[in-house]
Amino acid sequence: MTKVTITDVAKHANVSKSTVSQYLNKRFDYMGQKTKERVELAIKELGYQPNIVARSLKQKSTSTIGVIVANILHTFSTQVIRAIEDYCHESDFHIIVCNADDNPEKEKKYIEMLLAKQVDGIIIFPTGSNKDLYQKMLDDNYPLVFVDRTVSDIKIPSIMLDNEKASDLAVAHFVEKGYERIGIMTTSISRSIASRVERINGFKKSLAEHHLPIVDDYMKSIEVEHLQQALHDMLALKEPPQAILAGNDLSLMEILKYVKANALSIPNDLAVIGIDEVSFASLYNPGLTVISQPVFEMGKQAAALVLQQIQTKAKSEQQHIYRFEPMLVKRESC
Amino acid sequence: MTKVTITDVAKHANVSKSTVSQYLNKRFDYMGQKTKERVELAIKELGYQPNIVARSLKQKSTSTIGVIVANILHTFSTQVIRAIEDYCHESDFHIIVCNADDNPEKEKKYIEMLLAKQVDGIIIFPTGSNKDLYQKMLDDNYPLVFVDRTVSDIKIPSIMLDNEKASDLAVAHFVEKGYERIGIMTTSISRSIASRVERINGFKKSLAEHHLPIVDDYMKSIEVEHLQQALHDMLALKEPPQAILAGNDLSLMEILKYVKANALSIPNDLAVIGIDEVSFASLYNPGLTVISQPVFEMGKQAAALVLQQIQTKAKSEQQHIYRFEPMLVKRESC
DNA sequence: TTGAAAGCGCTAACAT
DNA sequence: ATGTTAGCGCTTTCAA
Repeated sequence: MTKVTITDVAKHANVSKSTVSQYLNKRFDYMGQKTKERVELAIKELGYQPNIVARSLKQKSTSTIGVIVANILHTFSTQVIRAIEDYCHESDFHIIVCNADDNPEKEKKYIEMLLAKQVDGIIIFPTGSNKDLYQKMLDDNYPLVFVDRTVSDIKIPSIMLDNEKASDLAVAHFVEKGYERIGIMTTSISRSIASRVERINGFKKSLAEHHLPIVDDYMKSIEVEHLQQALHDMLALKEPPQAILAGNDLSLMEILKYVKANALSIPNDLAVIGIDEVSFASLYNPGLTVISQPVFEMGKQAAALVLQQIQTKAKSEQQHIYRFEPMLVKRESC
Repeated sequence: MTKVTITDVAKHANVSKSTVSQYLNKRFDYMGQKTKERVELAIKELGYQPNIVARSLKQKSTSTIGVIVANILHTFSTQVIRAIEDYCHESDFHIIVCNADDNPEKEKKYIEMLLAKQVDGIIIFPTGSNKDLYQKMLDDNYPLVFVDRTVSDIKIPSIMLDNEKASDLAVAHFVEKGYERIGIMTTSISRSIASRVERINGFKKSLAEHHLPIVDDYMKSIEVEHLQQALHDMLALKEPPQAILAGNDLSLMEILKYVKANALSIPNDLAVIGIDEVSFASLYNPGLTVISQPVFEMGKQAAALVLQQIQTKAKSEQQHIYRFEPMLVKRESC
């Protein structure tokens, strides 16, 4: 790859570097028609491609933003990434994707790497454990947006689902269908920090509003590996729950696994609602009732917020949590 | 964000820029203990972070590779990306992910953008329609690897599934289970170019080897939108197929959709095998027999190949297609 | 053992 | 309308 530089083009076209630079940046105001053509030709002939790294160094901006997700394997993450990508693409921004694996160390390392790479802004699904760093970036007025989770005491714009509403939609639907003993099951690690708490709180609140008792034995937040056992215990109670809300896609899948292994029938033996739309929800037998998130909207909004911060160099101080409406998608599982 | 530069550190520590640079690059061979400590302290005190853009410009390498996928929403893509990420992370490489949407124009634009950004190498799920560009990069000895597809006449290392074998595994299993009228259904656009052809060829070959007739009416390669209709037509034949191989995850889902809408029973009314492991294969009722790809291995190998090219500046001229073994995962759908 | 100076490829005053 | 020049932040000879 013989790199041809702006100097080569300048020589070839018999003009100065600055003229070529003007051309590249479309500042044609004072450029002679002939010069313009000569430069154009030279670029063609030499197959010249500007070196963005050099430009970035000079301009102190890379037209790149970093995205640190909890885990790219989650459908939610990939859909958000896709939305961010699409939005950025329109403004000729690129994204660098990083997996923090819900690991604060990794998250820290990635943030530092991205800053060193001079990305113009960052979107994070935060672990919540690097408050100092978050705060420092905020103080530095660095373009930053959180997704899916928010971090208490840190006024960084956050894209969130209205998690309480999500739980409420589910509970209300269970109640409408006549269920009274309702449980909730969620994974402790997977994307949740604030979300998980909100979902559980919303769950309790909604139960209370429907004059239903809050039974601790019906509420489990536990690592995926122990979910089968927990489920077993729950359903072995004297008065087992008749319906379960799966706090995220992972728990939903674990529940389905259990149901299958024990040849239970949905919704007769157990009614189920999941939070997060999953690819197979409508294909499954029975169809899975689900609370879906407007993922693309959320990703788009996140991207819009960073780009806006980048372009205006101004934080939106007032509203710092953007809530999105969950939606109940009714199918046969409840 | 008050950027502190190497010059600031140098001043603060009362040494020259070069000394600081030495420190940063861990060339301690000739550095006095005291100097070292002074520099270390200055870096701490100022919270200095090296500017990688400047370093890249000087060193002509960005420690970044570009990944252009057909569509990040496909599970296959995300898993491969994840594997690439993991592998690169170990060598402190970053990845820039781009969606070509199977669109040659977009692919071209992205390749050029990535080159302009001076990424050290590129991994592509190629559309196959930018042969000139591919060839140019190859001629330039630019580190490049293809995944999932290969492009005829272009000797670029390609990571591929042994697609013929995949079809053969499926057919053999159908036969073993006593099915004789076997069909195949695949989407025309989605990630396929060579793969799809290979899968269909393998299908035919395997049929022949099992002394089964090759019935054109049992083989459809069609856009997703028309898949329902095609399936309807196929099953309305006088002698409809008893078993169908889904050429990829999308077609599998379409088949399941059809099955559900028409209240068919798997495998009694129709036996099914899918290519590509899907998240719900084991949860589904009945469990879905599937031919899985070693996705993580494939992603890892892709990453290893580019990094190797980057590090050695040498193409591996001999073998340019790396075949990976598909695996039959037996469940109840066949 | 450390420093001075040149230069990576580009942009942007400022001259002309 | 176009060229000269300085400099972005870093690395790297080469000198001291």
